Amino acid sequence: MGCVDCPIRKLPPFRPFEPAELEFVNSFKRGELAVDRGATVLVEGNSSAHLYTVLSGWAFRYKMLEDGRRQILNYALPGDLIGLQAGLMGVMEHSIEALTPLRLCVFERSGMDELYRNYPGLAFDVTWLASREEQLLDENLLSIGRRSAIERTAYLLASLHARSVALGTAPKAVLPISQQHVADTLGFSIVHTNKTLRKLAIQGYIEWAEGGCRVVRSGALARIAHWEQVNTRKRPLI
Amino acid sequence: MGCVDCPIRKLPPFRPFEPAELEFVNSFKRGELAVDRGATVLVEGNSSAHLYTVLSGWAFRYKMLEDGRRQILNYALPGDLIGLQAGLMGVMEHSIEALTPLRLCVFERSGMDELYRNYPGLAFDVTWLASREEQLLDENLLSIGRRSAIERTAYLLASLHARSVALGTAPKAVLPISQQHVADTLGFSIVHTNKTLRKLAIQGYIEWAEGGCRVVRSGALARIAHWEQVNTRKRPLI
DNA sequence: CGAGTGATTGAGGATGCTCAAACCACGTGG
DNA sequence: CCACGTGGTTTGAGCATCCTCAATCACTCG
Repeated sequence: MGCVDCPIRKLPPFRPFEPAELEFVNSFKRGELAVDRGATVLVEGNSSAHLYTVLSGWAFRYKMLEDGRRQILNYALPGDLIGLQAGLMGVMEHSIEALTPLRLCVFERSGMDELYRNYPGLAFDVTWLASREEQLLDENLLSIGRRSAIERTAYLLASLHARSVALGTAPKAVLPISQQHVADTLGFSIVHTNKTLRKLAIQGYIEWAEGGCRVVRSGALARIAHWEQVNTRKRPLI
Repeated sequence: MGCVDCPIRKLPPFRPFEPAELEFVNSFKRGELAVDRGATVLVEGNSSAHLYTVLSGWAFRYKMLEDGRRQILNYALPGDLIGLQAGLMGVMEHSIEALTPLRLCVFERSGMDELYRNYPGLAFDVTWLASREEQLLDENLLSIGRRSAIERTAYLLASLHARSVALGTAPKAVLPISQQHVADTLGFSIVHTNKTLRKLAIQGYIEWAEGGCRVVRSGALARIAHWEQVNTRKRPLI
């Protein structure tokens, strides 16, 4: 399928592209890739000849300590660019795993040169996306460093819910994460994560549903976390 | 002073620039700015017409919760670019404060357009720097989320020491941070931070010296943290 | 000298961890 | 059909880590 009629390009969070830009992005595209739930897309330490944009499904970026402790760094949803680090620096310093069945749009790393040479607008967009990722990481860091267990959990669920809804997903759709993922994102043990989630569920903020979390009162969660949504302006989609 | 004879450009971590690039960066430069220790360079929520490169001194980026809890996100050392978020998105989502007297190189935000249009190599470098910042944040997140108090503290001190030494600073130079900064970086209370630092000091890994921390055995600290230095390749300096 | 900043220490309590055991839904093979 | 294994959730108990409160100390500055 061509980029011109890529379905996610029409979703609300993305800004429209110039025909010339679209045409180049299309030529830059090498194909599509389907990844199974639970499969690893990119591995820390490896170098990759490709970058990807998520077309559908969820994934997560993580790092591990040698003894197996795992920290989830962030989640990738449709429209998010992954593998940029490998694209720029050659080596990945984190791994990426599919949380659901994934469809990825594959780009050749070598195309970046031409992109920067001939499409300054797109080059700017790549930087913009990197900067947005940094912003999300800043928020996560604030959360893990300084929020209490309840606040931290509320923040994670509210922000994932917001990102999901922004893409046009139904507000009551289930976030495709297990409690183990929540634990590894927030830096808690699985037991304590469960107890915290139960509190939120008992008070009616969330429901733990078929293999995931349904957010029932996202505004209340955001208030618990002292968090307010930011930066809802249109963003580029490479 | 012109960029051509900028002293930090000759330091080991930075890659050499083409004369044409150097000339443009020089024309892009709007002046220098001196900031006092403890002064705020950029404030969350504000928009700024400028980007900065640190010429000398240390600063830190942080976010705060409304009730005053503070999380330090990262440190900026000579050669680091700050204010890129404001430069790209218009608004800063974090604040920056000077840890020592700072000298900054000031760039006009509006110059970014021309940079991307006419200097694809530099544009690539800006993205590269954003990506490097993301990498540092990933490491911090892993640390705060999954390392124990001793490991976490060891990681912070070893990595700051490594960044400092890479710039040509004497290995026994003092890191210009207070225990409050360490606490706000690692997500600990000041009391527990003190107790952890004392353990490291008693075992001879560090000394707490005139207003800062002297790292005595950086290799041992890195081993405690299960951390290994990465990515020592030359980097760009805008 | 008195005030302010940052480091240090002890005590007691809150938060989050590990260990251990169930439980549930699901799919597999006998 | 049912026994069994698996992955994920749930709960209790006891312990380790980390927090808050409170006080003290060393040092600098006006």
